[in-house]
Amino acid sequence: MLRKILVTSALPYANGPLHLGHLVEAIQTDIWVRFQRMQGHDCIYVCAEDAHGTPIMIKAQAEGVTPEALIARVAEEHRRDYREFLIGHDQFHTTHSPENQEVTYQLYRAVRAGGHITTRSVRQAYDEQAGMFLPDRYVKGECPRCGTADQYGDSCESCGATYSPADLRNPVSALSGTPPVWRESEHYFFQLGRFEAVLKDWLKTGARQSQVRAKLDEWFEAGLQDWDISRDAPYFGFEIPDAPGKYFYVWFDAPIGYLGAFRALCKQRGLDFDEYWAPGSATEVYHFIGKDISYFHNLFWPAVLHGGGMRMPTAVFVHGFLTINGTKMSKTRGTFITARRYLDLLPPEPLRYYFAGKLDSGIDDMDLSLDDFVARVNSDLVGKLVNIASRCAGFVARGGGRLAATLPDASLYDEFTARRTAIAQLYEAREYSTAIREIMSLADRANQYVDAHKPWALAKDPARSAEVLAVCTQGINLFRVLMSYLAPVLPQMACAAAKFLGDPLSDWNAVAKPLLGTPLGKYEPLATRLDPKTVAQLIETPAAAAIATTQRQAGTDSKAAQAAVATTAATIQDFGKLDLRIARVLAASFVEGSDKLLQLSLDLGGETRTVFSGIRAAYAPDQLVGRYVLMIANLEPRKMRFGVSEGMVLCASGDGPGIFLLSPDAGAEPGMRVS
RNA sequence: GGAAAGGUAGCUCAGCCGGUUAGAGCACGGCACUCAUAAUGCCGGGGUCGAGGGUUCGAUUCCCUCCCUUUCCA
Repeated sequence: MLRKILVTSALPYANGPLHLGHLVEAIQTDIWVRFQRMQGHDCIYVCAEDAHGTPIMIKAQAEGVTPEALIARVAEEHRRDYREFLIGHDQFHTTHSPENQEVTYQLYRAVRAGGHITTRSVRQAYDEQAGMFLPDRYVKGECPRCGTADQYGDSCESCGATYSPADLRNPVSALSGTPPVWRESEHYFFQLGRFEAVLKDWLKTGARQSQVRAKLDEWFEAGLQDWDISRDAPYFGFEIPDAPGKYFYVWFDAPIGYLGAFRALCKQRGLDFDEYWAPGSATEVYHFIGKDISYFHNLFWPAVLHGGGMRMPTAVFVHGFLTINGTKMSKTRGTFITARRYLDLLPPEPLRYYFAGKLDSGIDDMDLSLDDFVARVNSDLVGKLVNIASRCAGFVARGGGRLAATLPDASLYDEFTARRTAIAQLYEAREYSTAIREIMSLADRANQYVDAHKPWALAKDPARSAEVLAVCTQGINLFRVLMSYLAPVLPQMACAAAKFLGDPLSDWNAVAKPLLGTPLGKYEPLATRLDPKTVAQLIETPAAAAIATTQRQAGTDSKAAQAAVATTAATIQDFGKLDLRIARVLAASFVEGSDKLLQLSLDLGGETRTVFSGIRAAYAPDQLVGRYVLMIANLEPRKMRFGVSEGMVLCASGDGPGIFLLSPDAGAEPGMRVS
């Protein structure tokens, strides 16, 4: 039965580049879409740029460009990154489009006519200098609970307290630095609570992820609150109809961007919008999202659709986050790997394969371990999979370049093709990791087959050339089945293999019939090994790079590496990786529970850092306050029992006792670079 | 602060409802082979299944406490 399916992945926000976290989702979605198409289903994949909101407006101002120019530029970068990762969107649109405005107004008017909108006055921080209301994240101050400085207006990073900007002590606007004033303004609210029953029914439909369901139950229990969907001018977005000076909150028209993008596609292709979105539609609609936006997609979004007279999604597929080498992505650690950085160094398919090998239908986080990445890709893709074709192709070429007319081991071939139903179910259920395991164990079987029949030995006897061809025909056919199974993950390699095989590999069930008697194209390497050195370059902090260089020079033993630092010549580039700065000690104190450390608060010229330094034996805290010191400003932050140390203060020491702080000559100011 | 998921061989991970000697891939050691991008095949070493309690004839698997990691909180 032919299915009509519409699939989306979450809209990337137009204020920054794509990173590998975005790609987890895009790759998960793209594999699913390509798989559905191989099944012969009509599967459309749309996405769009999430282009509205205060952050975009501010960023554009800061860059001295219009928001339109900013989002156009970023969208182009995003488009290019997706394309190079072989993400096959049918449409990549933008929420700042006439189509999206049209659908947004349509839904809003319907929701309002249904009585689901209410208004209420809201007291909010207002920046008089900037002339605008401030979102929570744009108000900073001291945490009302623990007093930590420089916290956002919604929660404290230090103690985890959540509160509103009005609760902050000594609040200031992040835009102008002036204290905000509090003003009342009328806001529009979507009454989510009116949809509780509808949503609960909707969530019972289809197979939902248990963890997601548990979270939703929690939210239901807490009670569904009205959702503030309006923002005051100035705002970059759509003005609310009949409400001058009021704009739709970016999160209102962002999911509607799925519809806007699809409507634009309908215009291009002459598709029927209502066939997909009218209530009771028989088509399937799926959203792939990260778990951070589950609330929006499982509550607000279906409620808006329902209230707006449209159908709700068939299901929302939630995935976890990406960590790098076991920890979360971090700019200071250099593990914030952008799509562009990856693409500048490596081809896309190894990462697609690696992610596929770890993705399942759960919402657990996934780790990209760089060592594992190299090992996995080189072993599976090159050593096992491609090797099958590579080791057979030569014999076929020498035997006339044409596959034999029959398979010597039809039952082995049937075993391979018989797995296609089970593997298809795994793809369908988004259990890619299990699918990949299955496929790779078949690849092992294929290599075992070739090994057992030793075509290279047979080839020594010219009289047995038919046997050689037969064995290799078997091998090539097993390879073809495997490549077909992997085509959703590795579209480019499948395409190259298709050229070699003279068979399109575009139909999931085509492998039911083996490829016999047909000529083979010239064999060219289908994948190359990853170089660990190149992969290591994905992570690039200046400090990490310097350490990596030292370790490479000194061997793997890190102790040896440390000892070798003094004797190994450093290049000027190595030195340039260290960001040495002048800092002034603002405060110093003993650290309870440590007899070596002092906690220092350092002024870096506009920035304050906390550093733990093992100089207690040599310096008393009050000796240090006001002193100028040298620090490494880009040292990887280190979590200690007492807190996070964000740098290192430089001291001299010798074999004997004594630690001696370094200081600049008079005239140096905090923040100055040392070179 | 509230909550969720995870903690199984050096690494990345499988292990359904509790039950005989806990698995795979990679890495490591040995052997074989040489067609293949030093690829492949065979054999092997290696785990007190985060810690401590409890339930049970029996727990990696259930319950409690603690520790660690990641994440979410409209």
